[in-house]
Amino acid sequence: MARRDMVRKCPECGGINLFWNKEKGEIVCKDCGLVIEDKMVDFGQEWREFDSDTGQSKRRTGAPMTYTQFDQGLGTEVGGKGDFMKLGGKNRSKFFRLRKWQYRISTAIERNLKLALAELKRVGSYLKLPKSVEEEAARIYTLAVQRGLVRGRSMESVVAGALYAACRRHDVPRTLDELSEASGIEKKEIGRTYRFVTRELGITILPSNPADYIARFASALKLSAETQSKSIEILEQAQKAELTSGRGPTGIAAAALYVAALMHGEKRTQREVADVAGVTEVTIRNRYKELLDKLKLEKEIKKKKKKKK
DNA sequence: AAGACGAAAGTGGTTGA
DNA sequence: TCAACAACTTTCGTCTT
Repeated sequence: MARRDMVRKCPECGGINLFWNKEKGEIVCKDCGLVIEDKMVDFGQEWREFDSDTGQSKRRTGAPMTYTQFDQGLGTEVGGKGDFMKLGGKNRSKFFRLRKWQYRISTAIERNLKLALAELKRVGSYLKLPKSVEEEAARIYTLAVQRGLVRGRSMESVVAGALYAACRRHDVPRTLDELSEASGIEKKEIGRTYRFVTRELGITILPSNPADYIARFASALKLSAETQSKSIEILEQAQKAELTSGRGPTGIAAAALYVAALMHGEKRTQREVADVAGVTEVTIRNRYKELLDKLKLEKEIKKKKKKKK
């Protein structure tokens, strides 16, 4: 699979002015603002196939992943070679029993990790996440397993939590709703395990920036590039006016987008915006009102309205 | 008839005693 | 551990286009 196989023209406007944002796994058309999702997602590739004869697929992610080394740092060796010779008969059988246990545990962990990583990849593909995020999530999950944080939680929910955390760290935030839809785990549960895992692992995550959502939402709403940049502008002003702290970033992003759309005569209903952003109309209204109040944007909107552009 | 607006009550999470 | 609290949701009635 090579990059050259990818779309070169924007399917929306036919423009060739495509910009590949590697980090976010997005391709953005500079002409119409459409976000073309990364087409590089591959479905159902087993992790274990790396050492097989399929040389091409091996190169897909570069060198074999370190996270496929399932028991790294895990499983204390029970006795070295020959140690057991020094033991008496009773202890010797105990030794063998322990070793058997260790074996069982490590293969269980290995099996679990294989399953988990497959699940991780499935959800990651579904959400069209870039490789770097999947890797990060795999790292987080592996750490979580090593710390025994999965105990008492379903594997799937921890995977979802790890993915959510990885997305945030890479500034490609997905909403809990999206994770929930992709993984089939309840929103609450994902949030809980996400908080638990990040706290236990000491992973610091900055509050996500509303601007990171704009491209995706705008694309879903088929809004122009101008509207997008306008909404980013609005967001910047909003941050200066301290309207953003403590509020849900998706709500703010949605409101900024809604306002920007109005200003460019690309009106979308509050409901439409609310749906793609995963918030309610009420939240948009509240943010929207705050934006109008504090940023004095009324004039511009009224102007557009009268012009009926 | 649909969308926008706002009030009121409820939910789940955070914080501080 | 509990209560106060802020943000957000749900629901519903009213106004506007």
